[in-house]
Amino acid sequence: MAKDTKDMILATALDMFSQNGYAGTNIRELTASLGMVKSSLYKHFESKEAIWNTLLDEMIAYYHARFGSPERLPPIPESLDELREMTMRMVSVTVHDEKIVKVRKLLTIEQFRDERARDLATKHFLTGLEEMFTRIFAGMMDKGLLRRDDPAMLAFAYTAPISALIHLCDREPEKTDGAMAKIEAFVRFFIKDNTASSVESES
Amino acid sequence: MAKDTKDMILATALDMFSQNGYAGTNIRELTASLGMVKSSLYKHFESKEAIWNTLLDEMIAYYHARFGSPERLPPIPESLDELREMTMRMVSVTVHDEKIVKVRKLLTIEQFRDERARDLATKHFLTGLEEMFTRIFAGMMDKGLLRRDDPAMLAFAYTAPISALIHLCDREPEKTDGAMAKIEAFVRFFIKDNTASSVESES
DNA sequence: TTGACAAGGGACCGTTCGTTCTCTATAATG
DNA sequence: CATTATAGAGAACGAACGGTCCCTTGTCAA
Repeated sequence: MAKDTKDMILATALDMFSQNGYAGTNIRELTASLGMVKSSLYKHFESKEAIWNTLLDEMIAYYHARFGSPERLPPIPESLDELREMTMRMVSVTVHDEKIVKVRKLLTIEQFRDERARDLATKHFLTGLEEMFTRIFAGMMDKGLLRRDDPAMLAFAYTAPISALIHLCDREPEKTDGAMAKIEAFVRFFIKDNTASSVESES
Repeated sequence: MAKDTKDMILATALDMFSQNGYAGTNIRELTASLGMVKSSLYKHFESKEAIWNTLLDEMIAYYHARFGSPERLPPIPESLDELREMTMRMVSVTVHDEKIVKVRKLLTIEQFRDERARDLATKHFLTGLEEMFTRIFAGMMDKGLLRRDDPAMLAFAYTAPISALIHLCDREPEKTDGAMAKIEAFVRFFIKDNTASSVESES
Protein backbone atom coordinates (compact mmCIF):
# COMPACT_ATOMS: atom_id res chain seq x y z
CA MET A 1 0.00 0.00 0.00
CA ALA A 2 2.54 2.51 1.18
CA LYS A 3 4.96 1.49 -1.55
CA ASP A 4 2.32 1.89 -4.24
CA THR A 5 1.36 5.37 -3.11
CA LYS A 6 4.98 6.39 -2.86
CA ASP A 7 5.68 5.14 -6.37
CA MET A 8 2.62 6.90 -7.72
CA ILE A 9 3.75 10.13 -6.12
CA LEU A 10 7.16 9.72 -7.71
CA ALA A 11 5.64 8.96 -11.10
CA THR A 12 3.43 12.03 -10.94
CA ALA A 13 6.32 14.15 -9.70
CA LEU A 14 8.44 12.98 -12.64
CA ASP A 15 5.58 13.86 -14.94
CA MET A 16 5.13 17.36 -13.58
CA PHE A 17 8.77 18.18 -12.92
CA SER A 18 9.65 17.16 -16.48
CA GLN A 19 7.00 19.48 -17.88
CA ASN A 20 7.15 22.55 -15.63
CA GLY A 21 10.38 22.07 -13.73
CA TYR A 22 10.92 21.72 -10.00
CA ALA A 23 10.09 25.34 -9.17
CA GLY A 24 7.12 25.36 -11.53
CA THR A 25 5.46 22.40 -9.85
CA ASN A 26 3.36 22.71 -6.73
CA ILE A 27 2.34 20.10 -4.21
CA ARG A 28 -1.36 20.89 -4.43
CA GLU A 29 -1.60 20.11 -8.12
CA LEU A 30 0.58 17.06 -7.72
CA THR A 31 -1.52 15.50 -4.99
CA ALA A 32 -4.79 16.61 -6.57
CA SER A 33 -3.98 14.70 -9.75
CA LEU A 34 -3.54 11.63 -7.54
CA GLY A 35 -6.91 12.22 -5.90
CA MET A 36 -5.46 12.96 -2.50
CA VAL A 37 -5.10 15.99 -0.33
CA LYS A 38 -1.71 17.65 -0.05
CA SER A 39 -1.21 16.91 3.64
CA SER A 40 -1.36 13.18 2.95
CA LEU A 41 1.74 13.41 0.81
CA TYR A 42 3.79 14.26 3.86
CA LYS A 43 3.13 10.76 5.24
CA HIS A 44 5.39 9.52 2.43
CA PHE A 45 7.89 12.31 1.87
CA GLU A 46 9.11 14.83 4.36
CA SER A 47 9.33 17.66 1.83
CA LYS A 48 9.11 18.63 -1.81
CA GLU A 49 12.88 18.54 -1.99
CA ALA A 50 12.88 14.99 -0.63
CA ILE A 51 10.73 13.96 -3.59
CA TRP A 52 13.23 15.56 -5.92
CA ASN A 53 16.17 13.84 -4.25
CA THR A 54 14.47 10.46 -4.26
CA LEU A 55 13.66 10.90 -7.94
CA LEU A 56 17.27 11.74 -8.73
CA ASP A 57 18.51 8.81 -6.66
CA GLU A 58 16.29 6.49 -8.67
CA MET A 59 17.36 7.97 -11.97
CA ILE A 60 21.03 7.65 -11.08
CA ALA A 61 20.57 4.10 -9.81
CA TYR A 62 18.61 3.16 -12.92
CA TYR A 63 21.25 4.63 -15.17
CA HIS A 64 24.04 2.72 -13.48
CA ALA A 65 22.07 -0.52 -13.49
CA ARG A 66 21.30 -0.07 -17.17
CA PHE A 67 24.49 1.40 -18.58
CA GLY A 68 27.03 1.35 -15.76
CA SER A 69 28.63 -2.05 -16.19
CA PRO A 70 30.45 -3.10 -19.38
CA GLU A 71 28.84 -6.53 -19.35
CA ARG A 72 25.45 -4.91 -19.86
CA LEU A 73 26.62 -3.79 -23.28
CA PRO A 74 24.75 -5.01 -26.36
CA PRO A 75 26.62 -7.64 -28.38
CA ILE A 76 28.99 -6.46 -31.09
CA PRO A 77 27.05 -6.48 -34.38
CA GLU A 78 28.10 -9.09 -36.94
CA SER A 79 27.36 -6.85 -39.90
CA LEU A 80 26.71 -3.24 -40.79
CA ASP A 81 23.03 -4.01 -41.31
CA GLU A 82 22.97 -5.37 -37.79
CA LEU A 83 24.58 -2.18 -36.50
CA ARG A 84 21.88 -0.14 -38.20
CA GLU A 85 19.08 -2.35 -36.91
CA MET A 86 20.45 -2.32 -33.39
CA THR A 87 20.82 1.44 -33.48
CA MET A 88 17.28 1.98 -34.73
CA ARG A 89 15.93 -0.39 -32.11
CA MET A 90 17.72 1.48 -29.33
CA VAL A 91 16.58 4.84 -30.63
CA SER A 92 13.00 3.68 -31.00
CA VAL A 93 12.89 2.51 -27.40
CA THR A 94 14.48 5.64 -26.02
CA VAL A 95 12.18 7.92 -28.00
CA HIS A 96 8.92 6.09 -27.39
CA ASP A 97 9.31 5.05 -23.75
CA GLU A 98 7.39 7.73 -21.89
CA LYS A 99 9.37 7.42 -18.70
CA ILE A 100 12.74 7.70 -20.43
CA VAL A 101 11.49 10.74 -22.32
CA LYS A 102 10.44 12.36 -19.06
CA VAL A 103 13.79 11.61 -17.45
CA ARG A 104 15.59 13.30 -20.34
CA LYS A 105 13.31 16.33 -20.21
CA LEU A 106 13.79 16.61 -16.46
CA LEU A 107 17.58 16.46 -16.76
CA THR A 108 17.43 19.02 -19.56
CA ILE A 109 15.39 21.43 -17.47
CA GLU A 110 17.25 21.08 -14.19
CA GLN A 111 20.83 20.61 -15.38
CA PHE A 112 21.86 24.18 -14.54
CA ARG A 113 20.35 24.21 -11.08
CA ASP A 114 21.30 20.83 -9.59
CA GLU A 115 24.79 19.40 -9.71
CA ARG A 116 23.71 15.78 -9.70
CA ALA A 117 21.28 16.44 -12.53
CA ARG A 118 24.10 18.15 -14.37
CA ASP A 119 26.42 15.16 -14.08
CA LEU A 120 23.73 12.70 -15.05
CA ALA A 121 22.76 14.88 -18.02
CA THR A 122 26.29 14.73 -19.42
CA LYS A 123 26.29 10.94 -19.10
CA HIS A 124 22.84 10.60 -20.63
CA PHE A 125 23.35 13.02 -23.48
CA LEU A 126 27.01 12.61 -24.32
CA THR A 127 29.54 10.36 -22.66
CA GLY A 128 27.32 7.35 -22.03
CA LEU A 129 26.42 6.70 -25.64
CA GLU A 130 29.91 7.64 -26.69
CA GLU A 131 31.61 5.09 -24.45
CA MET A 132 29.16 2.41 -25.42
CA PHE A 133 29.72 2.88 -29.13
CA THR A 134 33.44 3.25 -28.68
CA ARG A 135 33.50 -0.34 -27.46
CA ILE A 136 31.12 -1.46 -30.20
CA PHE A 137 33.10 0.21 -32.96
CA ALA A 138 36.41 -1.10 -31.61
CA GLY A 139 34.92 -4.59 -31.71
CA MET A 140 33.66 -4.08 -35.25
CA MET A 141 37.07 -2.86 -36.37
CA ASP A 142 38.60 -6.00 -34.92
CA LYS A 143 36.14 -8.01 -36.96
CA GLY A 144 37.01 -6.05 -40.09
CA LEU A 145 33.54 -4.57 -40.38
CA LEU A 146 34.65 -0.96 -40.00
CA ARG A 147 37.74 0.71 -41.34
CA ARG A 148 40.44 1.22 -38.70
CA ASP A 149 40.26 4.61 -37.13
CA ASP A 150 39.98 6.17 -33.70
CA PRO A 151 36.93 4.33 -32.34
CA ALA A 152 36.19 7.04 -29.77
CA MET A 153 36.09 9.77 -32.39
CA LEU A 154 33.98 7.62 -34.66
CA ALA A 155 31.60 6.90 -31.78
CA PHE A 156 31.32 10.60 -31.04
CA ALA A 157 30.63 11.43 -34.67
CA TYR A 158 28.02 8.66 -34.73
CA THR A 159 26.14 9.26 -31.48
CA ALA A 160 26.08 13.06 -31.29
CA PRO A 161 23.86 13.59 -34.36
CA ILE A 162 21.54 10.82 -33.22
CA SER A 163 21.38 12.38 -29.77
CA ALA A 164 20.53 15.75 -31.32
CA LEU A 165 17.53 14.25 -33.09
CA ILE A 166 16.40 12.47 -29.94
CA HIS A 167 16.36 15.86 -28.26
CA LEU A 168 14.28 17.15 -31.16
CA CYS A 169 11.74 14.39 -30.53
CA ASP A 170 11.56 15.36 -26.87
CA ARG A 171 11.03 18.99 -27.80
CA GLU A 172 8.62 18.48 -30.71
CA PRO A 173 7.03 15.04 -30.48
CA GLU A 174 5.02 15.65 -33.65
CA LYS A 175 8.31 15.52 -35.54
CA THR A 176 9.20 12.08 -34.22
CA ASP A 177 8.53 10.19 -37.45
CA GLY A 178 10.57 12.62 -39.49
CA ALA A 179 13.38 12.52 -36.97
CA MET A 180 13.44 8.71 -36.96
CA ALA A 181 13.65 8.71 -40.75
CA LYS A 182 16.49 11.21 -40.59
CA ILE A 183 18.32 9.09 -38.04
CA GLU A 184 18.06 6.07 -40.30
CA ALA A 185 19.28 8.11 -43.26
CA PHE A 186 22.18 9.37 -41.18
CA VAL A 187 23.09 5.87 -40.06
CA ARG A 188 23.16 4.68 -43.68
CA PHE A 189 25.24 7.73 -44.61
CA PHE A 190 27.62 7.00 -41.78
CA ILE A 191 27.97 3.33 -42.63
CA LYS A 192 28.53 4.08 -46.30
CA ASP A 193 31.58 6.18 -45.45
CA ASN A 194 33.08 3.93 -42.84
CA THR A 195 32.94 0.40 -44.21
CA ALA A 196 36.21 -1.49 -44.14
CA SER A 197 36.06 -2.03 -47.91
CA SER A 198 36.35 1.67 -48.65
CA VAL A 199 39.80 1.91 -47.13
CA GLU A 200 41.98 3.59 -49.66
CA SER A 201 43.25 6.77 -48.10
CA GLU A 202 45.01 5.11 -45.17
CA SER A 203 48.71 5.62 -44.71
CA MET B 1 17.09 56.98 -18.68
CA ALA B 2 14.02 54.89 -19.09
CA LYS B 3 15.62 52.89 -21.86
CA ASP B 4 18.68 52.15 -19.77
CA THR B 5 16.67 50.92 -16.82
CA LYS B 6 14.50 48.79 -19.06
CA ASP B 7 17.54 47.24 -20.68
CA MET B 8 19.14 46.58 -17.32
CA ILE B 9 15.98 44.88 -16.13
CA LEU B 10 16.00 42.71 -19.24
CA ALA B 11 19.67 41.86 -18.79
CA THR B 12 19.13 40.85 -15.18
CA ALA B 13 16.03 38.89 -16.10
CA LEU B 14 17.98 37.00 -18.75
CA ASP B 15 20.63 36.29 -16.17
CA MET B 16 18.22 34.94 -13.58
CA PHE B 17 15.82 33.19 -15.93
CA SER B 18 18.71 31.36 -17.57
CA GLN B 19 19.95 30.12 -14.22
CA ASN B 20 16.77 29.35 -12.28
CA GLY B 21 14.09 29.39 -14.95
CA TYR B 22 11.05 31.62 -15.23
CA ALA B 23 9.16 30.04 -12.35
CA GLY B 24 12.28 29.92 -10.18
CA THR B 25 12.92 33.64 -10.48
CA ASN B 26 11.16 36.23 -8.35
CA ILE B 27 10.72 39.93 -8.88
CA ARG B 28 12.07 40.92 -5.49
CA GLU B 29 15.45 39.32 -6.08
CA LEU B 30 15.58 40.64 -9.61
CA THR B 31 14.95 44.24 -8.64
CA ALA B 32 17.09 44.00 -5.50
CA SER B 33 20.12 43.00 -7.58
CA LEU B 34 19.52 46.20 -9.56
CA GLY B 35 19.36 48.24 -6.37
CA MET B 36 15.72 49.14 -6.78
CA VAL B 37 12.50 48.22 -5.10
CA LYS B 38 10.09 45.87 -6.83
CA SER B 39 7.29 48.37 -7.30
CA SER B 40 9.59 50.51 -9.45
CA LEU B 41 9.89 47.71 -11.94
CA TYR B 42 6.22 48.04 -12.77
CA LYS B 43 6.91 51.51 -14.22
CA HIS B 44 8.72 49.67 -17.03
CA PHE B 45 6.92 46.36 -17.37
CA GLU B 46 3.33 45.62 -16.57
CA SER B 47 4.02 42.11 -15.29
CA LYS B 48 6.60 39.38 -14.87
CA GLU B 49 5.21 37.67 -17.94
CA ALA B 50 5.66 40.90 -19.94
CA ILE B 51 9.37 40.75 -19.12
CA TRP B 52 9.49 37.19 -20.37
CA ASN B 53 7.68 38.06 -23.58
CA THR B 54 9.87 41.08 -24.26
CA LEU B 55 12.95 38.94 -23.68
CA LEU B 56 11.69 36.34 -26.12
CA ASP B 57 10.79 39.01 -28.67
CA GLU B 58 14.32 40.35 -28.49
CA MET B 59 15.85 36.90 -28.75
CA ILE B 60 13.75 36.06 -31.78
CA ALA B 61 14.47 39.42 -33.42
CA TYR B 62 18.18 39.05 -32.73
CA TYR B 63 18.23 35.56 -34.17
CA HIS B 64 16.54 36.65 -37.38
CA ALA B 65 18.77 39.68 -37.74
CA ARG B 66 21.84 37.53 -37.20
CA PHE B 67 20.99 34.31 -39.03
CA GLY B 68 17.69 34.93 -40.80
CA SER B 69 18.83 36.29 -44.14
CA PRO B 70 21.05 34.32 -46.52
CA GLU B 71 23.19 37.37 -47.29
CA ARG B 72 24.33 37.43 -43.65
CA LEU B 73 26.08 34.13 -44.25
CA PRO B 74 29.82 33.93 -43.77
CA PRO B 75 31.77 33.71 -47.03
CA ILE B 76 32.41 30.26 -48.48
CA PRO B 77 35.86 29.15 -47.28
CA GLU B 78 38.55 28.95 -49.93
CA SER B 79 40.27 25.98 -48.32
CA LEU B 80 39.71 23.29 -45.73
CA ASP B 81 42.02 25.10 -43.33
CA GLU B 82 39.83 28.13 -43.73
CA LEU B 83 36.76 26.05 -42.98
CA ARG B 84 38.36 24.83 -39.79
CA GLU B 85 39.48 28.29 -38.75
CA MET B 86 36.07 29.79 -39.46
CA THR B 87 34.36 27.02 -37.51
CA MET B 88 36.63 27.44 -34.51
CA ARG B 89 36.14 31.19 -34.57
CA MET B 90 32.37 30.80 -34.60
CA VAL B 91 32.42 28.23 -31.82
CA SER B 92 34.73 30.34 -29.71
CA VAL B 93 32.42 33.33 -29.95
CA THR B 94 29.28 31.34 -29.22
CA VAL B 95 30.85 29.62 -26.22
CA HIS B 96 32.53 32.64 -24.65
CA ASP B 97 29.92 35.34 -25.25
CA GLU B 98 28.07 35.48 -21.94
CA LYS B 99 24.84 36.74 -23.38
CA ILE B 100 24.67 34.05 -26.06
CA VAL B 101 25.39 31.40 -23.43
CA LYS B 102 22.53 32.71 -21.31
CA VAL B 103 20.16 32.73 -24.28
CA ARG B 104 20.99 29.08 -24.97
CA LYS B 105 20.51 28.11 -21.34
CA LEU B 106 17.21 29.95 -21.20
CA LEU B 107 15.93 28.22 -24.33
CA THR B 108 17.12 24.90 -22.96
CA ILE B 109 15.26 25.38 -19.69
CA GLU B 110 12.01 26.77 -21.06
CA GLN B 111 11.65 24.82 -24.30
CA PHE B 112 9.01 22.46 -22.92
CA ARG B 113 6.86 25.16 -21.36
CA ASP B 114 6.74 27.92 -23.98
CA GLU B 115 5.98 27.30 -27.63
CA ARG B 116 7.99 30.22 -28.94
CA ALA B 117 11.00 29.15 -26.88
CA ARG B 118 10.53 25.66 -28.29
CA ASP B 119 10.63 26.86 -31.88
CA LEU B 120 13.60 29.11 -31.30
CA ALA B 121 15.42 26.29 -29.53
CA THR B 122 15.11 24.03 -32.56
CA LYS B 123 16.49 26.79 -34.78
CA HIS B 124 19.33 27.60 -32.39
CA PHE B 125 20.33 24.03 -31.64
CA LEU B 126 19.63 22.22 -34.87
CA THR B 127 18.21 23.65 -38.08
CA GLY B 128 19.94 27.04 -38.01
CA LEU B 129 23.49 25.70 -38.05
CA GLU B 130 22.45 22.94 -40.39
CA GLU B 131 21.03 25.27 -43.04
CA MET B 132 24.00 27.56 -42.78
CA PHE B 133 26.53 24.80 -43.31
CA THR B 134 24.42 23.20 -46.01
CA ARG B 135 24.97 26.33 -48.07
CA ILE B 136 28.63 26.49 -47.12
CA PHE B 137 29.29 22.85 -47.98
CA ALA B 138 27.36 23.11 -51.26
CA GLY B 139 29.58 26.07 -52.17
CA MET B 140 32.71 24.15 -51.21
CA MET B 141 31.63 21.19 -53.31
CA ASP B 142 31.18 23.51 -56.27
CA LYS B 143 34.71 24.73 -55.72
CA GLY B 144 35.99 21.17 -55.56
CA LEU B 145 37.05 21.49 -51.94
CA LEU B 146 34.72 18.79 -50.63
CA ARG B 147 33.78 15.53 -52.24
CA ARG B 148 30.32 15.60 -53.82
CA ASP B 149 27.67 14.30 -51.48
CA ASP B 150 24.39 15.43 -49.98
CA PRO B 151 25.40 18.80 -48.51
CA ALA B 152 22.48 18.81 -46.06
CA MET B 153 23.44 15.42 -44.61
CA LEU B 154 27.06 16.46 -44.44
CA ALA B 155 26.08 19.68 -42.67
CA PHE B 156 24.02 17.74 -40.17
CA ALA B 157 26.85 15.30 -39.51
CA TYR B 158 29.19 18.27 -39.07
CA THR B 159 27.16 20.61 -36.90
CA ALA B 160 25.39 18.18 -34.56
CA PRO B 161 28.54 16.95 -32.79
CA ILE B 162 29.80 20.51 -32.48
CA SER B 163 26.46 21.58 -31.07
CA ALA B 164 26.59 18.74 -28.55
CA LEU B 165 29.92 20.01 -27.23
CA ILE B 166 28.65 23.57 -27.08
CA HIS B 167 25.87 22.29 -24.84
CA LEU B 168 28.50 20.59 -22.71
CA CYS B 169 30.27 23.93 -22.28
CA ASP B 170 27.00 25.54 -21.19
CA ARG B 171 26.40 22.74 -18.69
CA GLU B 172 29.96 22.38 -17.37
CA PRO B 173 31.92 25.56 -18.13
CA GLU B 174 35.05 24.14 -16.49
CA LYS B 175 35.22 21.65 -19.37
CA THR B 176 35.28 24.40 -22.00
CA ASP B 177 38.95 24.03 -22.90
CA GLY B 178 38.65 20.29 -23.29
CA ALA B 179 35.51 20.66 -25.34
CA MET B 180 37.12 23.21 -27.65
CA ALA B 181 40.06 20.86 -28.21
CA LYS B 182 37.66 18.05 -28.96
CA ILE B 183 35.75 20.20 -31.43
CA GLU B 184 38.96 21.01 -33.24
CA ALA B 185 39.93 17.33 -33.30
CA PHE B 186 36.50 16.47 -34.65
CA VAL B 187 36.73 19.12 -37.36
CA ARG B 188 40.10 17.73 -38.48
CA PHE B 189 38.66 14.22 -38.41
CA PHE B 190 35.70 15.36 -40.45
CA ILE B 191 37.82 17.19 -43.01
CA LYS B 192 40.16 14.24 -43.38
CA ASP B 193 37.29 12.01 -44.47
CA ASN B 194 35.55 14.46 -46.75
CA THR B 195 38.22 16.09 -48.87
CA ALA B 196 37.59 15.99 -52.61
CA SER B 197 40.89 14.15 -53.18
CA SER B 198 39.74 11.10 -51.22
CA VAL B 199 36.96 10.31 -53.69
CA GLU B 200 37.36 6.69 -54.59
CA SER B 201 34.22 4.91 -53.51
CA GLU B 202 31.83 6.98 -55.62
CA SER B 203 29.63 5.24 -58.16
C1' DT C 1 6.97 79.94 -11.15
C1' DT C 2 4.00 76.59 -12.24
C1' DG C 3 2.11 72.41 -14.26
C1' DA C 4 2.75 67.93 -16.06
C1' DC C 5 4.92 63.75 -16.05
C1' DA C 6 8.17 60.03 -15.67
C1' DA C 7 10.51 57.24 -12.16
C1' DG C 8 11.58 55.51 -7.74
C1' DG C 9 10.34 54.31 -2.56
C1' DG C 10 7.60 52.07 0.93
C1' DA C 11 3.49 50.21 2.77
C1' DC C 12 0.24 47.01 1.73
C1' DC C 13 -3.07 43.71 -0.74
C1' DG C 14 -4.86 39.10 -1.93
C1' DT C 15 -3.18 34.74 -3.32
C1' DT C 16 -0.48 30.81 -3.34
C1' DC C 17 3.28 28.40 -1.63
C1' DG C 18 5.31 24.43 1.31
C1' DT C 19 4.38 22.65 5.59
C1' DT C 20 2.17 21.32 10.12
C1' DC C 21 -1.47 20.19 13.22
C1' DT C 22 -5.23 17.44 14.77
C1' DC C 23 -8.55 14.14 14.01
C1' DT C 24 -10.58 9.90 12.03
C1' DA C 25 -10.85 5.43 9.56
C1' DT C 26 -8.59 1.18 8.85
C1' DA C 27 -5.98 -2.80 9.32
C1' DA C 28 -2.66 -5.60 11.31
C1' DT C 29 -0.72 -7.42 16.00
C1' DG C 30 -0.71 -9.19 20.73
C1' DC D 1 -10.91 -7.75 22.26
C1' DA D 2 -7.73 -3.99 23.04
C1' DT D 3 -3.76 -1.80 21.00
C1' DT D 4 -0.85 0.30 17.98
C1' DA D 5 0.79 1.87 13.70
C1' DT D 6 -0.50 3.75 9.25
C1' DA D 7 -2.60 6.67 5.84
C1' DG D 8 -5.66 9.92 4.67
C1' DA D 9 -8.78 14.33 5.48
C1' DG D 10 -9.34 19.03 6.57
C1' DA D 11 -8.22 23.27 8.69
C1' DA D 12 -4.73 26.33 9.48
C1' DC D 13 0.05 28.26 9.62
C1' DG D 14 3.79 31.67 8.33
C1' DA D 15 6.40 32.96 4.52
C1' DA D 16 6.88 34.34 -0.05
C1' DC D 17 4.77 35.43 -4.20
C1' DG D 18 3.14 38.95 -8.03
C1' DG D 19 1.01 43.13 -8.11
C1' DT D 20 -1.19 47.85 -6.54
C1' DC D 21 -1.58 52.25 -4.22
C1' DC D 22 0.06 56.52 -2.90
C1' DC D 23 3.57 59.60 -1.96
C1' DT D 24 7.94 62.01 -3.07
C1' DT D 25 11.48 63.53 -6.16
C1' DG D 26 13.68 65.32 -10.33
C1' DT D 27 13.14 67.23 -14.95
C1' DC D 28 11.58 69.83 -18.61
C1' DA D 29 8.39 72.90 -21.05
C1' DA D 30 5.27 76.82 -20.99
